[in-house]
Amino acid sequence: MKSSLADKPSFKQQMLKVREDTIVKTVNRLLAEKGFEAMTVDEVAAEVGIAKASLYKHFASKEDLAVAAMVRVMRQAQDFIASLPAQDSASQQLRAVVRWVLQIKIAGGMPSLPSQNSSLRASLLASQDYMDGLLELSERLGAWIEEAQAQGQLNPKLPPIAILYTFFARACDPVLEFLKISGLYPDEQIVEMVLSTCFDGLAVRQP
Amino acid sequence: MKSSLADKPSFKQQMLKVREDTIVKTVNRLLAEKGFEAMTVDEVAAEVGIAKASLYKHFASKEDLAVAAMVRVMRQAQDFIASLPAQDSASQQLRAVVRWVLQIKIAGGMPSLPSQNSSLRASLLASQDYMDGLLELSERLGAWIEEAQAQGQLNPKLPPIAILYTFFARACDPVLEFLKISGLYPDEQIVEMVLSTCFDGLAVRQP
DNA sequence: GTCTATAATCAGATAGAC
DNA sequence: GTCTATCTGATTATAGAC
Repeated sequence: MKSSLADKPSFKQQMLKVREDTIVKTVNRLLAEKGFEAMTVDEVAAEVGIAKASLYKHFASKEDLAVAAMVRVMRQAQDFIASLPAQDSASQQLRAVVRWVLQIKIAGGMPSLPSQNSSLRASLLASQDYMDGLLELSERLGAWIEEAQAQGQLNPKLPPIAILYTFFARACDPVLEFLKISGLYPDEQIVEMVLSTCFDGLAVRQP
Repeated sequence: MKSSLADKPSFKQQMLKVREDTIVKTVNRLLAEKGFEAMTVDEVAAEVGIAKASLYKHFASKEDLAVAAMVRVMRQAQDFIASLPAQDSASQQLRAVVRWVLQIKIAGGMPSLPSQNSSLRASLLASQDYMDGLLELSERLGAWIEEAQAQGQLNPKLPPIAILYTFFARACDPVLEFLKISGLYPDEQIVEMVLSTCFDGLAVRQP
């Protein structure tokens, strides 16, 4: 039920929103920790502190829970992008966004979904919010990529879409957790190393 | 039962080996297509053409099936490395190995395992064959990495282990399948693009 | 909307005959 | 070793009272 335009959200609606935020945050954390398949709905309900049946009053399926978590992360990404200083170059903006993704991931805040699960894929594709967010993000980054190529900052021989996908793939880069498990380097250093290999590659660069 | 050293494998043993090869190849394909969680033991049995109970006479668990597939791929990697021309530079060898991994993956021959599943992780760590293969592979590549750094081919500021993990991560790089799904480029070109971003990065290089 | 209790299903693993 | 038939446990989802 939508409130009429003149109303501000009622107390009940605010409580509802807070509860759903709690649920989605919990789902986000569990997805980051164990992935979609290993996360159970019982577990989510237990951690939120409500009965499973109550959970299903808020979200119709396990897939919908995951979709909500993905939409949340995408919103956060858009908020971060909106907070960037507008005077920076396209190349700097892109570097900042990729660094942000790596930081979220190494901090355990990035949901990890199986790229192959078909029911989940269907739910994502069917979600207006998710698809809108993905499209807007792609267009924003895509514009920066082309600008950075035109300015001689990014390799113009690479198709923009390949660069875009390479950025997206940082959200599920296992190198971060491998290095974290090794215990050899602090998180910030791991982020900078992966960021460096992403933009500068593994081969030496002439000074 | 082992045959005595003087014996060559009996006919029965040869049949057994052929059957197990068939099973592992099927598992390998299914793991590449759908991943560990989505692959069912019923499915494996059906595709091999035997009853599920028969499958369990060969492999004690679903995890063991996946381990066998991983060991197989690692053997293939070692065979490929053994076939490389010895006179090439360390840097060239590494590039060849990474290209090989990307080719296997884009051809649908790379098993994809969830990095988080704990029972599977335990099975892998408990497998002598897997751990031996992983160790040997790591040492071989590690030696080349340090050599390539000493020769000024790879960035000496990056820790060798970070470079090693970056190579291993190519085996589950989603960029390949994203670009393949887009239908914009032939497989060989996708492989070369990802190989280029891996070694040369996304940023421009001075000529 | 929240709860307890339960349905329904699916998938890994096994019993036991041959 | 192979089969059919079955067990067992886990998990998604729902019924129905409050």
